[in-house]
Amino acid sequence: MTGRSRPQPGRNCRSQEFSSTMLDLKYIRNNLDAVRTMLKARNNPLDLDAFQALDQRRLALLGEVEGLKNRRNTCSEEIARMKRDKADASAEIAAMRDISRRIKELDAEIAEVENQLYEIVYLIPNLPHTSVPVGSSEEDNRFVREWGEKPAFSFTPASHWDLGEKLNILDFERGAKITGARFTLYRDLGAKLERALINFMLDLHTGAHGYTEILPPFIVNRASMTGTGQLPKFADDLFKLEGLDYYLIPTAEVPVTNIYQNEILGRGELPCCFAAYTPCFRKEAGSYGRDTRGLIRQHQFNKVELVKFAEPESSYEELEKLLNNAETVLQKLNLHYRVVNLCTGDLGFSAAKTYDIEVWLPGQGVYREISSCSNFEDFQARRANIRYRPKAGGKTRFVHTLNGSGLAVGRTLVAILENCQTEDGEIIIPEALRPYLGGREKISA
RNA sequence: GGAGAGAUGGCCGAGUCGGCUGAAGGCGCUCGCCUGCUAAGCGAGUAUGUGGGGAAACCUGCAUCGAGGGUUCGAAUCCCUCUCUCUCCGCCA
Repeated sequence: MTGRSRPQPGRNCRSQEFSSTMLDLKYIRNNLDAVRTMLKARNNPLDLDAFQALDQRRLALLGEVEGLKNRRNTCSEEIARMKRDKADASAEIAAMRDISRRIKELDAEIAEVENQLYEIVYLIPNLPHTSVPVGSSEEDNRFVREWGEKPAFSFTPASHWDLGEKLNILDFERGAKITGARFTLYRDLGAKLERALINFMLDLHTGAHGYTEILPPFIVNRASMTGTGQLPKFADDLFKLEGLDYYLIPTAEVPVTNIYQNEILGRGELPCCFAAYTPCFRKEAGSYGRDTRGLIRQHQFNKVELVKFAEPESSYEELEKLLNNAETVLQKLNLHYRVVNLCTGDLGFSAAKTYDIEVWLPGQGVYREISSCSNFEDFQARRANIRYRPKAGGKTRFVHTLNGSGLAVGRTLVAILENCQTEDGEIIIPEALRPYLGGREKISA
């Protein structure tokens, strides 16, 4: 085995033909107005006039150069034949010299035009699904359902940061000393509770829910970041390794979705479902002053992520299942939550549709996102070039990719502290978690 | 970190002095035939992307033999750079 069977990472999708990138080029060309309307619904100021000009220029150049290449190919054959027959081909060779030079010029020009075109097309977000409500901000997100109810307290519930510090299981000051703001030290039962949650979630998803467990690299290259849509647009939110084109992952979505980058899956392999625990690293640029206290917004946090590759026909059913799988975690922990369907203005760049699960946090009196479950349709699959063959010998198609948190572990810990607190500042551990904590029933100071 | 070897289609594996090689051969797979079932056998087909023609079957231009660049009328084949894989040595969790 010489190791040549795996596709090469390292190169990203922009080298080959244009096809395998973001929205289909032909689609944009033929539906310019629809794309413009979509951009508007997403509050995206991108201007497509430049796209149009570059696209037309590219097609014209391509037509010219392909004609010349055709001539070159046929003439080369002719020259080969003449040489074999010992005829003099110097006149033909001289003529071809000019054509070759011209081809080289045109190719360079096309490369330049395509680069400019890429810069635009890579910034066009995905088209929202028809079931996505149109709206400008999170105010317009549509309520889908809720589960359980807000716990009643006979006292004013404390925030998780107060509880965590009093119980000596979360140490924000020392976290900041060791690294800086938005880093937290977990200790003793805080650390154990976090680890219990990770194991509980992984066991649930890889058991009853049928996902395959993955432990991926926590550092990825540029091609992977581009494949899932973090690059080029969101470079500011990523931690980049100095001197390398490597990045710390902001979510397991990146390494796990790229498992099949540049591959063609066989029939019968879909849907395939992965569950992965990873830490996640985010710069949180642009959120200065927001959620500065507590565990809600950290530069490093743990997450169990669910990722699916599905056939286009069933991807929305798979989204519902994935959402249910994530909800099950909260139900088993007996935590009240609601589900919302994100509106066009709140939808992420790569997503066609997203459900957020928001857990109730009594310490702060708000619902906070604890999971985000999205169908990307073929947006990521185009960028990462992930296809499948519906039937043997048939044409390939792009798969649909989906993912969702199942769940954000730190925020789950927050929810447990705030929802399961007693008047004495103790935490009653949810029953589902007790086997993971040696049967322990509560955390007390 | 030092020394060497390699990268070709779903897989294995040819590719000689650069030119009828988009790629032999085998395996696998698909369809058809055949055998009472199974095994074996026979025939045909079987890379990807993109453009054009056609209702379709299909025909056809261009590109792709790890990636990028160079030489040449012409490159899987020659040259350079990079990436990855493997082997040996050193170091290390």
